[in-house]
Amino acid sequence: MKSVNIPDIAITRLSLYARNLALLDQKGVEMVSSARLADICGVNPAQIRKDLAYFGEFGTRGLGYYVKELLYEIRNILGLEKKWHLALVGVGGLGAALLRDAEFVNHGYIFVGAFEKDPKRIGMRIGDLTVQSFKTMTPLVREKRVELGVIAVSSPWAQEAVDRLVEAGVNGILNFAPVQLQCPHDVHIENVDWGLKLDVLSYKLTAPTSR
Amino acid sequence: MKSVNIPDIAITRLSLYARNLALLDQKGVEMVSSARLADICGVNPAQIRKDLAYFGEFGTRGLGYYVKELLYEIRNILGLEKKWHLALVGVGGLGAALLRDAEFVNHGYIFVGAFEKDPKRIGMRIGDLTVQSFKTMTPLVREKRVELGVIAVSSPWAQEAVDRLVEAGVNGILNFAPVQLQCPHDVHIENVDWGLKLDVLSYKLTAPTSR
DNA sequence: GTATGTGAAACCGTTCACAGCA
DNA sequence: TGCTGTGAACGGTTTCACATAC
Repeated sequence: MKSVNIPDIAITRLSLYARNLALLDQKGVEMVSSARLADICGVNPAQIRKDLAYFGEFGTRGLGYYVKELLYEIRNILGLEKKWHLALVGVGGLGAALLRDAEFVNHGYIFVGAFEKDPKRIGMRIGDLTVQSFKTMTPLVREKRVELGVIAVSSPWAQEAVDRLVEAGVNGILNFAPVQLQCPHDVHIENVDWGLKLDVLSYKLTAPTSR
Repeated sequence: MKSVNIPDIAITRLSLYARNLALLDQKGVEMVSSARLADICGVNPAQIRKDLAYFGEFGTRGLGYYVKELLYEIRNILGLEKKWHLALVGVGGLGAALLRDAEFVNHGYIFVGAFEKDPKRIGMRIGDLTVQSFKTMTPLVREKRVELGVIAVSSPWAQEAVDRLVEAGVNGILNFAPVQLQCPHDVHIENVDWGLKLDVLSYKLTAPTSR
């Protein structure tokens, strides 16, 4: 159960397992084996068991895992048994789409603030939020107890957005801008970068051995 | 120069190098060493040299790489020296945002069609495209020579979108729906899944050893 | 002198295979 | 018997270190 060096990719898979366990639970499935869950998630059964072993023993030999129980345990490991307060920086097309995306709320992530530089957008209402000036962000982020920042500004503004968020005490950032951002060691940035993925597709449809 | 088993992650890094080489080129930089480029990209210098070695020798010992030349070579390797025709499936908030995202066009990806099931959205004009019925997709995808599909529908519809795209001859898909999709072996799917990334952030801000 | 290209070593994550337990 | 939990083997990527070339 004790652990050093749990790879990020294992955490990503735990999130995947949780997602699929929730689906099984919705279907009324009570138990699942690593083999079946692995099949659903597209991974190796031993992989699932190894990933879980980082954190404890959650199964019953000869039987498998109780869906509800394992789901709860994984959600707990991931820190999903709390509501996370998010601030959005950049309310353009993508930002607005993220604000409206219902799947965030369901999973315990709540936008409590949305900030913009463009005066034309300030004051807009999206969902139950009013877009506010980027200049006023710092105190509001503290006041609203924002823990995670979501950056949906264009590349040239992304670093400034990070700096301000960090300044305001945020130390987790989801970045949609296609740039390498700098931050202190205790701040975590996850990049969502579909430009890179498109290029991978381009390569695969181009390369001699397409497979 | 010949090669088996080039890892996906190496391809992703090539895309990253290309992006940063383009920035250097814009700044008028003519030459760059693997050390400097590595610093910019946040990777190890040997990593860059190894990645490039899969495809050839592009540098000059004692000097480094000519920025323009290396950029061209990488773009060529990735298949970016052509225009790719994209079809969007699902013109909700996210889909519309993607259509409007200028960065796609700049890099040689062009949306030539946008498709929807929701009658309320059919007929809308976004940019220079008119949203068309999902039912009419197959012939139009063929006619417009679509090579890549972008899926921005909600999860329950994503598999159907894949099936229709594949049926119409598309074999590269960028998927934004948070589900595992099935497809033939010769079709490539890249997933963009920020739900998983948010959970990684949640974990990192929750786990005992936050670092 | 300087920086690339590359075999070799180190590292890390995945998979196997089986002991342990219900 | 069946499936988990896990040490050990495996495979692949990353990094090192140096010969090579400018």
